[in-house]
Amino acid sequence: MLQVNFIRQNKERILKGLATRNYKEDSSKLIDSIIEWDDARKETQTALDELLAKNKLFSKEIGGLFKQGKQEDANSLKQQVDANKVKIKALEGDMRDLKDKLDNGLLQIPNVPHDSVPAGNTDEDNEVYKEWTGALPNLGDKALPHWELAKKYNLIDFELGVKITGSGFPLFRGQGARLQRGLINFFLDEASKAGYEEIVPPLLVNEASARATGQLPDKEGQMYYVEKDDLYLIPTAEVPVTNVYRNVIVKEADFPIKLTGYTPCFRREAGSYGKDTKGLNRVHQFDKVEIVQIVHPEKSYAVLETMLDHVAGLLSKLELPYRILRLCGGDLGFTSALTFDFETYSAGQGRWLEVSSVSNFENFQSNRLKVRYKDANNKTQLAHTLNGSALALARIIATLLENHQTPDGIRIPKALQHYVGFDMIK
RNA sequence: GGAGGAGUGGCAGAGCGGUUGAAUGCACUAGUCUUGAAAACUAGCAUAGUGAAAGCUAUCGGGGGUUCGAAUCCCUCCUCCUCCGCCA
Repeated sequence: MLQVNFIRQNKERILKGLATRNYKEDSSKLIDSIIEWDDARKETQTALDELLAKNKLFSKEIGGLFKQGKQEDANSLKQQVDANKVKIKALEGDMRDLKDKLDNGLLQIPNVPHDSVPAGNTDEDNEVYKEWTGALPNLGDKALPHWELAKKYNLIDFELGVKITGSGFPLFRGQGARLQRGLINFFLDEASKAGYEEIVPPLLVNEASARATGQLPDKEGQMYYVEKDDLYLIPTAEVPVTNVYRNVIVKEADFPIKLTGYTPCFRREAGSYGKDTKGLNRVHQFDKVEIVQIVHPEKSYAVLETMLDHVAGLLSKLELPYRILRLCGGDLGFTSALTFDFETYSAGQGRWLEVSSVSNFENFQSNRLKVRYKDANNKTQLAHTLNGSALALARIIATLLENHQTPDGIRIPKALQHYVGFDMIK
């Protein structure tokens, strides 16, 4: 969330950002309310502090009076303290109300989009940041979508997934399972080579973690929830991996902090239907390798570029045609300031599929996470956080199967061959 | 799941109702000394709110309570350790 002081000083900028995000209702009032609540909070705080200070002093005096045996003086002071306590109780109640209001208000304001973010409503308005310049694979009429290829070569059994769990939980087998495992290792090795520390995090997280990275309350319905233990199944490794640094003050010299992690991801995808959910296009459980960086605020946009390069390198090694989109305001995630999506061309479906999303959250996420560092003046400052998928498995497998299909089977790109242990799916 | 013990600053560890936001040691930072380093000595060294600042306030695992006053007493939850049970 945004800091109140930032909101105070940048009202116009925020309103402009909300317009870019295609927010219909006027948020001007909300911003004014937030500032009013914060003013009231400060005032109440000051009043409260004064009373507390008074009582503290009185209590010390009472202690002294008792020692001197001046019971009566002590007792009259006690009455004053008691009177103050009533006022304190009331002020404390006011404080709680104001903080609740303030927090709820702040949670409704999304991050301010970066200047380069185009205005727009839906994914149709996203800007093509880097077009694919090579030829798209032309496989003719014989090109099969991945769900048919998966069946033909016995790689994925969607029906068995339904039997065991339900729709959206594919079961990989044989060479399909090997491909899955090989890709995970390939992505992790590439991330390690790029200097990311590998993490194997918990797959269930508590409320505090889900809140800190912004999944709560914005995306509550998206997560599977284990009521009995009050835990959430992670929708992305971003949640546990970024939370490693929740409430941590890092040394400036430790920047950049680079973490990577492979995890399954669980998403309820409530309300999804139609062709988007066919095959591996949209599933409830998929595997993903995530890269996360925590960096100095001045460096975050340069770091974003290096993360784009990293993802682009992976796709090149997998010999997949891709393009990069700059998300428009309407498609931009709540917590993000700037997001680039990678799409690979899906030759069997004749469409582009999103396989990665790389974002700079600036200090929006770190404000909730409380990831900070000390600057040159020894002042505590919020760090910037970024993350990206490198990469999401299910859709990569989909495009890999579709693009590399040949009459003799499915060709495994060279970079991947020693990871999966074969060069052809037959 | 049952029984017992414990949670204090970056770490170790005192304090167990009253100038204690917290002794002491280690670590860390700066200075003195030194050709340089080490050692020694001196000083600094939690987070947050508020304020121009001095300061004031909150925080000794979380929450609640007793009291004029709580790190210290009570309740509750969480976590860790030991033993028993169960179990990859």
